[in-house]
Amino acid sequence: MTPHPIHDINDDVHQRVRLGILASLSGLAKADVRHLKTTLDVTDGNLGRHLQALEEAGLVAQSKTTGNGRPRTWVKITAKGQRALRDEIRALQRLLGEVGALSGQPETARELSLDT
Amino acid sequence: MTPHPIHDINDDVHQRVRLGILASLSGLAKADVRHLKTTLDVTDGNLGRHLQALEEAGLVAQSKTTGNGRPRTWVKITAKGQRALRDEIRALQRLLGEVGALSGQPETARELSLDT
DNA sequence: CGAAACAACTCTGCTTTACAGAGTATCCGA
DNA sequence: TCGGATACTCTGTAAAGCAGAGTTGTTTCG
Repeated sequence: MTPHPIHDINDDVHQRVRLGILASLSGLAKADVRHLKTTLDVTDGNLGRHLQALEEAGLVAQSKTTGNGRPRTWVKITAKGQRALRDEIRALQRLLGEVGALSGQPETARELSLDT
Repeated sequence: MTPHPIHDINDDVHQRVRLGILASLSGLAKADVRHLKTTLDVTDGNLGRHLQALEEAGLVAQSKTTGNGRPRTWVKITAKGQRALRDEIRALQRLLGEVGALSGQPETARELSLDT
């Protein structure tokens, strides 16, 4: 029996804020932490914690610039992060593929038990 | 500014096992608890806890049959549950819509900061 | 050079959650 | 009536989210 798609879901990725971060980063070379904070509307410490977790998982990388202008922290998604995000999307697509509700109502209302 | 799609994500729904339950139920009239347990491969108590949470949120409803055959608990998704699942899918689609990685690589590698 | 402003990290405490495992009640068939 | 199965409940543990305060370092302005 094929394992259910929910087991392909990566807990490091599958979380509101984390998904938001990765999705935001996925099309960019890099983004300013301030930018993430305002677009995702999360608190300072909270964002920092998530970025730390993502970095520990190797999904994003941070770099700092200082000099002219303000001190700034840049975040970029890593190749591993891109892969993880893509896998997450695939898993969700497979998981939600069984949802007929996308287009309409349940075509034939079946019932399912173990010993049918 | 438009609020980011991550805020449309419902924490009652957006969770590995919960998502699996709702997706499994969405096309069915009702399903046996045993069936959910084996397909999702979760422990007894864990599944019970999730079903309880979903029921408290009004997203699923349970009913019991007894009589001939084994005692059996049936779970069905409610209209509210269908709606919540559909909203979740929509939110994910919007969230992941910005991911160019679906088809290919980032077209133009931009960088984004607050004051550009 | 010193003070204020700002960015970003860290730390702390609170609350919620997941999860496994043990125990328990109910109901069936033999 | 006993054994087995189903499913619920309870408990303890570990992890996670989150907000807010405090800290450090940097830039800009007087």
